[in-house]
Amino acid sequence: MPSDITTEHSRKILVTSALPYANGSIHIGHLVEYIQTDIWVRFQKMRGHRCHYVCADDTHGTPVMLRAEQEGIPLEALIERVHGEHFRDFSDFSIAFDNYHSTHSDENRVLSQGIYRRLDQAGLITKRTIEQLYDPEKEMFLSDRFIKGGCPKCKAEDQYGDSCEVCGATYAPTELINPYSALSGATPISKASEHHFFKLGECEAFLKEWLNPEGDNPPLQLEAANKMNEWFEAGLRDWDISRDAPYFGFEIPDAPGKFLYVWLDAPVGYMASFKNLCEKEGLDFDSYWQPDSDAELYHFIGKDILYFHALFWPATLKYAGYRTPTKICVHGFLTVDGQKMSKSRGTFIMARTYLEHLNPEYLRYYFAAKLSDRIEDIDLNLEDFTARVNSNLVGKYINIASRSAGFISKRFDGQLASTLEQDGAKLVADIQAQAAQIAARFEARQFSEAMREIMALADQANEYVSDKAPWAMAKQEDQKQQLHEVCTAIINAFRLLSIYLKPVLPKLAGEVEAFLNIAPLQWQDIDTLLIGHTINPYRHLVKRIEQKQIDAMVEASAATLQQTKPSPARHGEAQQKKGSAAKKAATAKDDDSMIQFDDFAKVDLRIAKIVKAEHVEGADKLLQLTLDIGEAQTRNVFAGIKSAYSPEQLEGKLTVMVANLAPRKMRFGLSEGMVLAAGPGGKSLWILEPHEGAQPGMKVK
RNA sequence: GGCUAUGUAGCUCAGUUGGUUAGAGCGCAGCAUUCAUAAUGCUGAAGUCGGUGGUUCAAGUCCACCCAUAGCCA
Repeated sequence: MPSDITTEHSRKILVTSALPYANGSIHIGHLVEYIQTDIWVRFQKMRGHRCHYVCADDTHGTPVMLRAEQEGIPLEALIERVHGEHFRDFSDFSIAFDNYHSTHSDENRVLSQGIYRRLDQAGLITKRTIEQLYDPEKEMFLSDRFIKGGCPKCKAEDQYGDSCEVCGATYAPTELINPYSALSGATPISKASEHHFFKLGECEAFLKEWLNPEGDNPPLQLEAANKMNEWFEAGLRDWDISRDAPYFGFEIPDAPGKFLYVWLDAPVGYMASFKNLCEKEGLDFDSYWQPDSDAELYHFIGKDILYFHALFWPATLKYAGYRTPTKICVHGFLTVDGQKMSKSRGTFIMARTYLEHLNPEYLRYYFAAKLSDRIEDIDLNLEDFTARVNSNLVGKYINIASRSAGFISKRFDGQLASTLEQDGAKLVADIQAQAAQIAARFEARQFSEAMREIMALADQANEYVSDKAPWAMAKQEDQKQQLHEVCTAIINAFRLLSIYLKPVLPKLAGEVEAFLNIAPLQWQDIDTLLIGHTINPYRHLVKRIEQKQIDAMVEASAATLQQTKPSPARHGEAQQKKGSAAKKAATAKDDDSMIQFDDFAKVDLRIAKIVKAEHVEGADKLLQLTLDIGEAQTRNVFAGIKSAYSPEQLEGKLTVMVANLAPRKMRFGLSEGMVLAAGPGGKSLWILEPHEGAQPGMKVK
């Protein structure tokens, strides 16, 4: 059965992955998206479509600005360095962008400012003056994340300006108790400023229409569409798209001192990167971006940035006179061994660290084996990873070549037979018959299903080998012709499987092509067979993963992230101008494991008398302590020391407590502090007790 | 707190509109095999389908509540 390539017209496809921020390195969590996109793009290219894959570094915004300041280097130097690092990481994972640009580019400035102008002309920009907190020392407005202070609800200290991590309350930064700037420590003042807003509310009708087009090819997965409906129900509010200087970004036209918010120009970076590619390769930009474009546009993103891509972005494009996305392909996050990536567990694995220990194609295969078209998180289970790669790639797939190639080289001088015996012909035809199905899986981003189906075919090939037992034929001279045909069928099965796997394993596919002595495989090559052709001797193509490699990678990950970041050369001049506050922030960042005296002084340690200790119903590990620390009111603290102490042992004793720890709501009530204890846990746990004479309420210094 | 998802063998996952003894791969056990950098084939053991209650002749599949995990709340 021929694949459906002949019946399908050649499509014009533009694909993007989300732009990584120029403020950090690529880790394996990021790679889920780039690998997913790259597999899809490689599949489309193999099918003969005109597919372009563009991306860029997202460079603007306050965090990048502050980072450059901290490192004491010019902004341009920072973003250029990070751009290089990102690009190398991606390349080494065979992520084949057609263009990897930057949002800090001429193309992006022109496009972003143009879009702003068109939105303004369409009457979708409104201006109004808002009051915002301002850092008088740093001379800049502070976004919520740079303001900290006490939670107005539960009084927990050091909470961010938008919500409390202790009690979950949300509030305005102006409501914080004793607010301070996270940048300088100064007390922020309230200051008025005119802001530009995008009237998103007026786009609701359009967005609903975009979301539910006629016909049945909606731009969003079901779960994402649900989320959109939730937002519609909550009501769409205006979007604040301006920021005041100093800000790293593009100036708003005819508004000196006002800059476009980074989230406005970031998605425009997709267009800018493509524009840059068009200039390099003579492509027609407009034919991709004009409203009636016949090209398809796909954005691959993580679920965290759905809001920007499914609401603002289509609305921005529509009202600026451009086409809207064909599909937003949303994926979930990566967990490692069932948990969030963790620095201390060594599962926060940077792309570079992985590359130093393992073959990137393994991760590509593993992700492919787990990815679907849904928004679910996927788990990298390190044990499963090893087992799966070893069993599927080495034991099943590569082994097919390895167990037949020797006969072809030694007995037939590397030349394949010109016919296939009956069962071999059937095996090969069965594999070919799956082409349309597997292609549909790739197209629909159901990669895990595709891998499952491909491996089932590999199983069939191995059954065939074991059925025919070529090693037995090799012992009988009169079966030479049959041996030749059987091994030729096996090699052909291997070649067909290699075509199916090529989008996932491009590097390995290249080595297979060299081994088989053939031109780069395309999807349509499924319809042909390798007959009477001479192949090269087989040499082993894939090594098994050994547990010690995994261990070494995990160990290295734990070590890397505890190390101090190499301090770049300081520009004394720049540093002096920035004032002492910036310097203080920079020094503190230099080594995470050392704290300054000020940091220590923040901890309010007090002598506490255990007035009462009791069991907590339903809690296996907790004791409820009532502590006297010399204040009018006693403190209620839940301590995880039940395994080592009974209440009677504790009552009346003195100990040390952290008195200013943010109260924490627990299942059994509010815990208002913490007692200090040492030991590994279980029965081996000892609480601290002061020498005689100490009184409740004394400060520990 | 509200919302969106997820919870099926040791591990990773399929289970279509509710319908016969719940499936696959890996792992495990036994047997076979030796072409293959021990890879392969065959056979087998293993699940009260997160929990409780309900609808139904019939529920992993529908409903309610609860528990756990992840994310979103601009």
